[in-house]
Amino acid sequence: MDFIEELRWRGMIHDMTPGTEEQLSKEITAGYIGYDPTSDSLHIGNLASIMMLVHLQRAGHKPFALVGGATGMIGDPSGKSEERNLLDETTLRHNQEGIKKQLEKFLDFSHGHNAAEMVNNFDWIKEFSFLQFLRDVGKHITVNYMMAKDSVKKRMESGSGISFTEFSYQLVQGYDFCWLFEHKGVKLQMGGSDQWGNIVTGTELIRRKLGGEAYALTCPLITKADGGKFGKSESGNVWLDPVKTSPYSFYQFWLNTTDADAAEYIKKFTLLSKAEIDLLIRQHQEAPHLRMLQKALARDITIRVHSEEDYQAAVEASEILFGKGTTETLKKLTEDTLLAVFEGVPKSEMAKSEITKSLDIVEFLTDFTHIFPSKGEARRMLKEGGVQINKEKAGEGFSITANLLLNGKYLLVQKGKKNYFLVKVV
RNA sequence: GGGGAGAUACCAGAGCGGUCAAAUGGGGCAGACUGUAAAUCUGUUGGCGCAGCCUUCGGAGGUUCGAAUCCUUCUCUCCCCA
Repeated sequence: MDFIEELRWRGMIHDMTPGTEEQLSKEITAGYIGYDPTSDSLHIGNLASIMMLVHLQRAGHKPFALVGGATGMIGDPSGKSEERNLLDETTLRHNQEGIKKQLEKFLDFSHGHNAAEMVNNFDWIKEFSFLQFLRDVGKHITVNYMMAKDSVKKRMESGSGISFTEFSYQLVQGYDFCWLFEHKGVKLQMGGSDQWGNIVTGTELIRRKLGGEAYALTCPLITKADGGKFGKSESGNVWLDPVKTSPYSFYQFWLNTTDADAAEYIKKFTLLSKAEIDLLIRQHQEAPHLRMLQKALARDITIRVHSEEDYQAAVEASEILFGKGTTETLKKLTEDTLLAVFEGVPKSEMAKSEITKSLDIVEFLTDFTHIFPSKGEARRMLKEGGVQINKEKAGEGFSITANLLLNGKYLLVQKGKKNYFLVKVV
């Protein structure tokens, strides 16, 4: 399999330095991508770059994942309008561990000559003295060169300016590439298109300092058809960590992809072959309501990031929640199934004594379960018909009574179409 | 250092003594339509015991029967000149 060809038909190439393709077809090449340890979990915004490493490894090359322990302490000005907060070392180490575990689901770190490797730039930068850095690295790159970068230019023009620390970021990242080139034989750095400037500083540094030839390859930033930011749901980032984003929500996120985006995402985020994808796209066009594309996309990613069982559970839950599920089917569920189905759904608890007589729905939705932040909002949505209890519309004046309980102790509350809450009454 | 402009709800941005819980647009949320899509249309978007009341227009004071609107002062932002 040809790496560049593979990326090309998947639409994952934005730009690359001349000679990159020749280098990759000439020999087994080591390439790396850096990850920011700002959290102990990666999110789906990192997915495209992870897939680049996966393709690299599948094509027989050697992938390196660099955790930016040192660079993470500085903050990349690319794409950020504001100066970043600095993290301390303990947090960084903790975050790196989490990230490594997640990358292991995608990359083979232990088998063969092209096993993936993880490195942490903190390890080679922490001992570097400031003076030494200035002499060994700073000497090779002019300020003029650094200022010409878009990321820097933008910040210079903006009112808030750029600190010396963030200004130096590209040098530190450039040095990483240089170090990996020298010590690990890494000749390629990849990343999102916003990383182009930083990466090229690295190849430049390698040329001037070591007289070596290194390459850059970037992929286009993932976009959404409606112009919104990719990777955010109403509740924020979509994480790979099942604790931060439940497998159910994760599956739902992909399932809700719009048609226009699905065809693009399936190429970038799955390993399905061109033939398989073309077929899916064709099938989808013939019968769009079946949403073959979204289903295939959600299935593939959920299984890889989580597991087959998590995927099955998510599908099952989705069918009960969005399928023909009625109050009747809900009532038939055993307690175990019920809990399994609502695994990823927010839960709250309240005392049974509160509903022995009957409880006004507004109070139930606010004071007791906090599903709504205010009574005004709860009333408004009740009026609009946006609240359902056990899959039946509830209006103003609806009362919660004990005979509504599923399995004698649960209530399923629905806010709008897609937001579910399970209330346990004990 | 000198001069000027400004700070309004999630954001942008009107209002410039009462009729302002505050125009308009965007965003958010919900409803209809659908395919848990897109587009479209509609409603809604400070709180509450909701035909009424309470807390909001950078902070603190003041004038007034009455202030987002006027005055004083503080903080912060932007622009121009040096």
